[in-house]
Amino acid sequence: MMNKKEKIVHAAIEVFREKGIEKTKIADIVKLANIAQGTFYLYFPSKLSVMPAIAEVMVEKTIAAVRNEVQEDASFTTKLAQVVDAIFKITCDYREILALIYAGMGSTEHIKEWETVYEPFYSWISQFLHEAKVAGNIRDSIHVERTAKLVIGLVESSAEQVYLYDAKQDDQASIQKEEVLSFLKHGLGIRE
Amino acid sequence: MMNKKEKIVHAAIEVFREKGIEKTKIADIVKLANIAQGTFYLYFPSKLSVMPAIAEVMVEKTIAAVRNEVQEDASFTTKLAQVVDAIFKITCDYREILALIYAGMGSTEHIKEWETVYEPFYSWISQFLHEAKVAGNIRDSIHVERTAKLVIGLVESSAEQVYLYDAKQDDQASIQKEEVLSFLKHGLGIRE
Amino acid sequence: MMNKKEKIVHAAIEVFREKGIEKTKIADIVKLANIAQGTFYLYFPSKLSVMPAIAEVMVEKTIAAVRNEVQEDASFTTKLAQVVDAIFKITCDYREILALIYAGMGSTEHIKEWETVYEPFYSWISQFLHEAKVAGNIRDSIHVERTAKLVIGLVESSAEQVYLYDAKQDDQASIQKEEVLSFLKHGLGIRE
Amino acid sequence: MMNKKEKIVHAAIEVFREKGIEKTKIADIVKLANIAQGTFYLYFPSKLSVMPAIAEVMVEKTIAAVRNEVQEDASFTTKLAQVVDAIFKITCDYREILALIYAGMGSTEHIKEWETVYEPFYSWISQFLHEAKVAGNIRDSIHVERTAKLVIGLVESSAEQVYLYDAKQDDQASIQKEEVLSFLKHGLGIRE
DNA sequence: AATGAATGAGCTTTCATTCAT
DNA sequence: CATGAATGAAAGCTCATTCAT
Repeated sequence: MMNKKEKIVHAAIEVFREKGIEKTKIADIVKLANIAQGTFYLYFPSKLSVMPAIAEVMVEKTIAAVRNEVQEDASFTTKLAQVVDAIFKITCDYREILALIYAGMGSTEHIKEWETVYEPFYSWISQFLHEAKVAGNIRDSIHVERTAKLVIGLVESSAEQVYLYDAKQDDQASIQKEEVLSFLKHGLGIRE
Repeated sequence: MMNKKEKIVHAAIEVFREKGIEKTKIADIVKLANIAQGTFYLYFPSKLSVMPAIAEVMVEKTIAAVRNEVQEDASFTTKLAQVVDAIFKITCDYREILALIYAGMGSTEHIKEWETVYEPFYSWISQFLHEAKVAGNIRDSIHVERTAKLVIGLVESSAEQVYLYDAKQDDQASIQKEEVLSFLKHGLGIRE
Repeated sequence: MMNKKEKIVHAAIEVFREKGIEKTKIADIVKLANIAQGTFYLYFPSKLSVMPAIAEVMVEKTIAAVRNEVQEDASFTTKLAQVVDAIFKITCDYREILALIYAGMGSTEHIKEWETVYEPFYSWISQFLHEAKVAGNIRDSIHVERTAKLVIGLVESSAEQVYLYDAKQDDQASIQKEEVLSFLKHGLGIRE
Repeated sequence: MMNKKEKIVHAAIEVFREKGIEKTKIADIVKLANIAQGTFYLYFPSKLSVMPAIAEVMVEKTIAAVRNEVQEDASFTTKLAQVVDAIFKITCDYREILALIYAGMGSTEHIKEWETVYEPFYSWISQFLHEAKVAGNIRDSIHVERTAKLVIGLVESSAEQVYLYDAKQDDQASIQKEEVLSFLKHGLGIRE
């Protein structure tokens, strides 16, 4: 059994996905969460204030997806491809919500919070690069923390371009993945 | 003297910057534009439909900035650095509006239009890479159109991270620029 | 034809009388005024902000009632009785609304305004006393302005006691009127 | 240590003074009283039903103030002045609450209760007048019960005008007291 | 083409009241 | 007796949109 706050967050994710943020009413969220209208306001002061909580869940989902996709015993190149796959998959599934989160939220009172929320994902990729660097799989000049952000930015923006803008998604996705992967390999200076 | 349509677009930019998209009312825009409430609807059917016009202005500004920064007779490496500089500069100056444009994308049905609007910038970078490829300055395996989007995505997301999220902007910016430039050079396989 | 603002004020008076302020909804007022809900907010920011406008109307009604009741050529004693009659009558007809106005309004941001609004009635009674003083009908030690307020306070509070609190109104009213009139005569030091 | 009911009444007085009746929520009262939301309903059925209890407290204070001020062995004229002083003092100290009580009357169905609550004060003044009448200090035509109400209404309305409405309170108060006292003496037909 | 007062559907928000603990 | 999280009906208020001028 979920507590009310979790119920609200998960319901909000669902409704935002289906109707978009603009068209989502508080009434839609509470209906799906199966709670009373007033209960929403016990936990959140407004529709948009649910966003940081959603972002937290999304980051958890993303890390879980990456962890789930990456095989521990694979080569770095393969792992890299798996990371890209995972990010593309998450972006495809949750494109609308991610778009909002990446975009920095029109109403930017929460921006500082986002970085905090994102931190675990940055850390994971940093660690991933760090191990590769130690193992000599990528060039020595890499600064792992900064590059982690670059890699995430690169792959996510690429995935967004495919899933948000391009009409002909299906075949485009794999071509785009190849391109970003190739770019990544060169960018990271893979020597395997 | 501006015509009414331009007045609306510029007023919308101002108000969106100050209040965010969600909290901006048509009334705010027309008030700042100094026109009547009804006049708005002679030019735009809705609040969000102003966004493409705003994006157009921003893309023009971006291309102008890049063109202005890049020296025709410089080496490719230098030019690349200049492109990065230009994009960072534009992002710094118009961070809120750019965030708005990205945010506006998520919540509208105008997504298709964005690509059209962005096309000139993609083209410029494509052409820039094409020339470099022909001149043998970057690796042959580069697909210029797709890579153009990757490059823009990479640099823009990097700039956003600095200017939208990071607190300690000033020194961070140049360090981040170095890192992204280095990553770019490797990614593009520069041989100069 | 009334303008919208006047329509609102008169509708508000009616609804307040029938349902009381607490139970009156903006919806009730606009319904009776035959205007749209939103139109209300073009003229007043809240339900209670209509009050000063209502008070103005009430003061006008009161002065009109007094003017209408008092016969120019009557003796001062008779006129005084007519003034008392008029105030009792108005209080009886509009007891609920007057109660609010006299009480000083629970939400006391408007108190200063009330005095301004009441001024014309104070003036009328002052002038009435002034003429009586000049004519030698009342004692010389009377300070007309201050006594005007006393007279109004005395008669109104007396009328309120009858119509707001006492159950057995009908016969009480005339007895109370006699008593207040007698008290007034002595208080003013009538010599006729 | 107060019992819960007393806690509620005193908290209600405080909150009503600060926010006004209209804007006061049960939640505000229970918060200040430091009791649970539900506990309120064990003692009072509604927000306004606390008013009689508040009025009771005020009447007690008023009678106490009058008793404390009036010297048993003074002349009637002096005593009358002392009564006026006491009422002015109480009105000055508790002007908001008194305003609230009067305002609360208009908007409730508790009006009947008010009279009951006020009864002790009316009685005290009646008795005061009765003794004066027997002693031959005031005119014989006085009906003590009815006149008691007139006197209270006159003095209270006069005090309210000074303390609720008039800006320049300090000096006004004593002038107004003189005027009301003079009016009272004549009205009561003092012969001393 | 331009206006801006008027509209009213529909949203957000409140808050008195309940009831399982 | 006491609690306070949960309720949901009901009200407030907004604001995109219209249309007579």
